[in-house]
Amino acid sequence: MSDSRKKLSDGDYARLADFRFALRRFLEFSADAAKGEGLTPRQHQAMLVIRGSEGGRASVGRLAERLCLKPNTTAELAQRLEAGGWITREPGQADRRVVVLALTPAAEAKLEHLSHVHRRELGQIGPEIAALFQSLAEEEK
Amino acid sequence: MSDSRKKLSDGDYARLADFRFALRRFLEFSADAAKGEGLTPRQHQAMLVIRGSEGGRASVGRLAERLCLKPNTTAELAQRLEAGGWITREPGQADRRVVVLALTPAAEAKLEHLSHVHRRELGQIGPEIAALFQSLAEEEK
DNA sequence: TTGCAAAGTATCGCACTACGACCTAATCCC
DNA sequence: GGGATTAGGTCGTAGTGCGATACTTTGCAA
Repeated sequence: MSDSRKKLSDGDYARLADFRFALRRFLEFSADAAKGEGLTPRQHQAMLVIRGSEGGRASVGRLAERLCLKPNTTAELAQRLEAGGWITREPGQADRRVVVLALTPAAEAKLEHLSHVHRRELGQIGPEIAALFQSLAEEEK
Repeated sequence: MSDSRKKLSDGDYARLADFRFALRRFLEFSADAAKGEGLTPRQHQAMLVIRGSEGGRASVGRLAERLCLKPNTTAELAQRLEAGGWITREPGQADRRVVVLALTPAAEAKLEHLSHVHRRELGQIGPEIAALFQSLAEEEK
């Protein structure tokens, strides 16, 4: 077990750095895939959040939470998605302050393709990154 | 095994979305930790790359590769790090086109603290994220 | 050795995005 | 009903990453 107060070794730093590099490459892959479909990475992530939410719908607030963004940033993101024809925005029927977002058919199709591509990539590199996460987690015991 | 041509289910999207959310939270944690030390997330990542490289030194080019950034972007990042007193920049002795980056003692100290914090966090959430990576990887078989 | 292409960084201008500060409208709740 | 709260939205700004371009050093071949 490693002691948190002990000095970290060169190898410790190298492992941490390798881990971040692996993560970064996955995120780069994801960003490139999104751009290849004419989406910004954030737009793709937003679409996944919406599609993955209850009933395939999400409020701006939920989107903000799940994207780790501030509400105002998310509102603008939602507007750009609507302008691009990727989502619809309608006021909630129960609470009319809320704006409910849902994917258009075009977005559904793009997201499905992107999701397949991502799952394929995860099938390739997932185990490697999982192992890195696991081993770094175990060092800290 | 799942067929790549088969339609993805609501659950598939929910799992993918949860996975990205977990990843995002880790990155948020990391970014907040860096900001708490007066560093931008990129600056912290750059410091880790440098420290984790051979001899605790890295060229601008290597830094760019490992950060998934373009060389010009990285050059500017390096300048900001130098201006902040976090790294030294000196021409390589073998090849004088190269600029070799190394951490200052102040940066070493900050990075050590941040690395401990990160390892502690990875000890908490690492297994969870590792499991998400692993299970998504296994779906695609 | 000279000449020229390639490699490694750096400079400049620009676009995008995330945020803080502020605002509006709807809802809550006493 | 009316103030506090909540959900979103607007506007201006700062930071950062990139493309285009330039400069210096190196490698290489004639």
